[in-house]
Amino acid sequence: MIELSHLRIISALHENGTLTEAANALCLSQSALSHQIRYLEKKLELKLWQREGRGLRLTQAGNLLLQVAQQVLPMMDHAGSTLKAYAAGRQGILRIGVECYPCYEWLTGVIADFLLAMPEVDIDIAHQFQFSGLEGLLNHQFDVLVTPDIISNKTLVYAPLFDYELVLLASKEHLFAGLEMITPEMLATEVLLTFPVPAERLDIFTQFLFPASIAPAQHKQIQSIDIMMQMVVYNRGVCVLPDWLADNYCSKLPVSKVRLGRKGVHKTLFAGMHCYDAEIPYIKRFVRLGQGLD
Amino acid sequence: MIELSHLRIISALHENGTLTEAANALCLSQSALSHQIRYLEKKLELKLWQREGRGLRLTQAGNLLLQVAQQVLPMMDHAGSTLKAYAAGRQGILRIGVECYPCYEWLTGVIADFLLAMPEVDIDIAHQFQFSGLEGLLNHQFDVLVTPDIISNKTLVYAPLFDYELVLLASKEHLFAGLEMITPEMLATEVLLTFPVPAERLDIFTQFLFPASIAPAQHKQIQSIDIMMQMVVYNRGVCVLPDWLADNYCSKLPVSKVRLGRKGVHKTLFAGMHCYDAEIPYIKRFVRLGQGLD
DNA sequence: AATCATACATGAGGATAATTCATTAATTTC
DNA sequence: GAAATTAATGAATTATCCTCATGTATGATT
Repeated sequence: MIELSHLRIISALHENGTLTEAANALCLSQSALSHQIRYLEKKLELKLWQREGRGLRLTQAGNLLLQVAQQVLPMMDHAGSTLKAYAAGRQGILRIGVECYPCYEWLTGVIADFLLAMPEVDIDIAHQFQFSGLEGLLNHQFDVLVTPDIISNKTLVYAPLFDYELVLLASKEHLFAGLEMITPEMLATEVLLTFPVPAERLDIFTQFLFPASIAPAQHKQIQSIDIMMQMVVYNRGVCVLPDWLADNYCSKLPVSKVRLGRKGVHKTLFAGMHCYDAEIPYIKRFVRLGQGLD
Repeated sequence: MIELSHLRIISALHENGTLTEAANALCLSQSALSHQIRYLEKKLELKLWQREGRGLRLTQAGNLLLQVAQQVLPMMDHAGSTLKAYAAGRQGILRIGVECYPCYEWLTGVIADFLLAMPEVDIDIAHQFQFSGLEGLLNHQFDVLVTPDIISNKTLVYAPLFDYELVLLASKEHLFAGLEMITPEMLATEVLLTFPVPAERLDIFTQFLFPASIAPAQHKQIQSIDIMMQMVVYNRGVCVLPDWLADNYCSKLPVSKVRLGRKGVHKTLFAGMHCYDAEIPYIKRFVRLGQGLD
């Protein structure tokens, strides 16, 4: 019944004083406005304006409509410009899910770059999921899943972010310290510290120990990486971390890193996303930043 | 750009789940909605929703628009129903201007009836004007002017409300008490109490004393009618009031009323209004109530 | 797998509504 | 009283929206 065009006319008429000027402001003919207000008054069975000499004056009802116009039109304008910003990919919320500690640790570095590069896009990180990270992605709990595991799905695409190597960290006191590499067998007598995640989701098991059918002497699950590192320092066990994270600790604490097997265990971190999201500017940008480009 | 129809579609889609049902709810074909959406997405260069199997899911941008819809649509609905009430003459504000004390006193009685008769119309009374009451009416500071003076103007109409007689009030001790009438000459030795208004606007002068070229011995202006009455009671002067108001005091205080001249001074109270307002239901009703009808 | 049902997308054509143009009417200004 | 300004009106045009018929994709059923 009442349309935005009517509100625009009322508002323009109020600001410009005369129908003719209001018509100019709206890039329409005076006739068009005259027809429109006539139509509206007829529909509402209500005088909105009173002819006053050769001008128009709002009635009570017209004033009420003017007030509505002054509330609604700015809201619509604001929405319009916000959506324009969306279209340009400048504004939005990039919701990222991370599944593993290394992913999270790595993310914190990339996010800073991203926030700098895209000042109008906010970031939200989810690291605890109702179900799995994959399901979170499929349910649109977040837009991008950072994960080392590709589970193929025709609606999803994965972009490789970067490669890293998993290495063992042991105390400098430990007899592993200084070795070129260790074999799975050498872990059979060790205490292995990991995050509290099932062994099937830990690469040290799936990529290294399980293939050799070997289990560590003991498997202790630790929540915090800092406590885990303290335990490594005091020789209460060994742990496995991405090389770049291990390097970080090696320079600060008396711990050494050792390659897992002759060739080492190599991983790749991927950004998983819905295929229709892959072309959204800020998501593309995030992936490129994650790949070390830009 | 973004029209109410788009907001209605987004809102209906959110409430009904599928395009087809939303189309039913809006009494449109599914095709119409599909076209509208397509048009909007093309204009905004932005996906508002994503096909998900055989359903639709709102994107971030779509969600933003949904929020706007949920704010704006209720406002429009409310405005629409308020205007409908206006059209039925049920709702509004009747702004009344009064120029003289008797008018104001009389109004208070009528207003109670009006508020009872028209529960959805509010009343606002203005009794102090920037300029004259007439100008206030012409400037639309109020809708109806209650006045005893008709000043003709082609844009205004006047409806007679009721007739009254101006009478003199004097203390029961006063020698006027009990007289049939007084002549202008008899006031030449009296103290006349009036409201603080120029003599030209007081009927006792214009209708009674000026024609006889007589002035009272003294003219004292008093703000409050209660104090004025006290002064009359203690014989410090006489005053002139409408008969119905005088009767009111005669029954409570030791004062008497006396006719002014042989035939008395008769007045009529009028409701002045813009001619195009005269047909507004609640204004008509006010006039009829003022005339003692209904 | 093949079939059926459901839901959205699309193109063409027709109905509807909005806009303009040309003109008239009313009012103010000089 | 003439000129200028402003709104109203009617007819013709234009743009827009809607429906119908049909196509395409997906999911359920057998």
